[in-house]
Amino acid sequence: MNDKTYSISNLAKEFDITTRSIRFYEDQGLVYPSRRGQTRIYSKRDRVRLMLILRGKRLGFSLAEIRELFDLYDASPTNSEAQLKRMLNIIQDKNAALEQQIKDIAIVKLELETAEQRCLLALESHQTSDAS
Amino acid sequence: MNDKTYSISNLAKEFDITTRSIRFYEDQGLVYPSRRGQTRIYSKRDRVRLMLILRGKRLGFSLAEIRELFDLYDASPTNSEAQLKRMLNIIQDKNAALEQQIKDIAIVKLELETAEQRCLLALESHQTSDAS
DNA sequence: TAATCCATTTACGCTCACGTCAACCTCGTA
DNA sequence: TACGAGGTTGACGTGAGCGTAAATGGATTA
Repeated sequence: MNDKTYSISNLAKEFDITTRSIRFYEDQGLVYPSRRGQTRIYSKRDRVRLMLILRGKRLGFSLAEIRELFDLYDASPTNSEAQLKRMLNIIQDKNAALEQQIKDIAIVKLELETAEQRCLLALESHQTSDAS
Repeated sequence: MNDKTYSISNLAKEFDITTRSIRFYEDQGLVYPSRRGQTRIYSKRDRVRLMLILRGKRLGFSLAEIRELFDLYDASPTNSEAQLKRMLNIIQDKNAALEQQIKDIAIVKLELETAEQRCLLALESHQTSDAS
């Protein structure tokens, strides 16, 4: 029941990206679909990966960073103490970056709001006074 | 009292970027410092612009998008109705993108937390059982 | 006066994240 | 059998965002 699969163009359409992008993500080690012949077969897991990639990108992560997080997640049960500590560092760095982003977003949203108000005011005066 | 100025290397140090970047931002129309001879003189306003640029970049905005927002902000009092509506569209788009980012951040933070927990657990078992 | 420091322009180089052919294969259908 | 719709692998192109000389120009300092 968990054996649902997807073609590359299926996923491309669903996520509104190109097949080129999906193959590129594979080049970068972000997904590894199985094959039937030479045709790529994507599993549910691969689909989830794609969602995660796109989410990471929306947050400004590079593909390399996303890959780092994936590798981290994949290998976590079988790691040395040094590796685990490195992981924790990465995780905490990302977390700090996200905290910073939250602050940044709050500030920019405020700025956008005041800009929006100014726009709306300007539009009002355009409508009341017909002197263009 | 508002006439405090900065050299390009001042600002580069303060924001931990290179002078090359600052000049590049000028090429892209994001700052326009005055000159003494051919030497660039940055005002407080320019400094604020740099802060905004860096904040925008942290949020994943391209320099072109940041410039769009600046232009929008600069020209807003003196605009045609069509321009004002275009502005509102841009503003609302950015706002929507920020809302999406907030959601994304929440999700990713959750994922990071569970990953962190797994790391910490793995580290604990490393310490209690010395069998490496 | 020479050296040093900070600035400038010009310009080519590089990485990232794909876009865009080109040439090919493979399967189902007309 | 021909062909069109999908898939594949190269390989080169592209735009953004700088890095990195190289050559030059004042200012201060020894």
